[in-house]
Amino acid sequence: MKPTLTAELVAAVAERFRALGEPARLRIVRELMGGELSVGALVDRTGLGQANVSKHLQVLHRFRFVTRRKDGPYVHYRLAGDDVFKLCDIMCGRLDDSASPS
Amino acid sequence: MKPTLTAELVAAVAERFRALGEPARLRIVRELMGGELSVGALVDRTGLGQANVSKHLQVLHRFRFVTRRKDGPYVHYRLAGDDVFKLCDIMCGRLDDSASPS
DNA sequence: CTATTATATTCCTGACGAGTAATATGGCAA
DNA sequence: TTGCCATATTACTCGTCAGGAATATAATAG
Repeated sequence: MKPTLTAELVAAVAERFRALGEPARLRIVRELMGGELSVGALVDRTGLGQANVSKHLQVLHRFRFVTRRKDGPYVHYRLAGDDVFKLCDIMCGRLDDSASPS
Repeated sequence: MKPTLTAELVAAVAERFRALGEPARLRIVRELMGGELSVGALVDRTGLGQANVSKHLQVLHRFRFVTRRKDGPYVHYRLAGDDVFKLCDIMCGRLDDSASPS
């Protein structure tokens, strides 16, 4: 039941939680829930800076939360699966339990 | 479908992901998966400092990932529900997909 | 009461990471 | 080729947070 989860694996899991632990990245993820979008479209919709969006997308892509599709000079990103939906659903559900933690 | 998720709610969700985004806190959570433990027991099992463990437990408790039970001078913590299990299961499952992201 | 143990809190330092501006890279048009 | 547009990367500043030492609080024993 405790398959000797090494420190490296724990760190890897923590890294992935932190990847979803930034409001800017969650806003990007949220926009992508409506379907694939280019970097520029994400910049427009989120109001974040272009360099900022690009870097956040690299983080999300490194951990396979999003996939890339190149289309000429454009790069379209989309959610890589439904894991993000499941994770966000659980977290959002937790907001009900005592909405304002002391 | 997009119930105007405010910036505050996005920030609240991000905060909760970050609460699970620290290796030390994940190690504590992992120990608690075997059942309720006191602070001192967690200090022994994790090798973390006492102040450190106590502070991490406050974070986990603030977001209701763990509950407290006082027993004389001892304080026993336990996982507050199965959300943590579900979240960690999903995240651990993601480790398989390309174990070493560039 | 004092002493001891368990836990919590405060203060401080160091490191990581978000944000921005500037620059680099890549693709396409003329 | 040159020029322009979309995206990526670099360099930098600044805020936040983990960690540890010291201290504070709480509960129990004597």
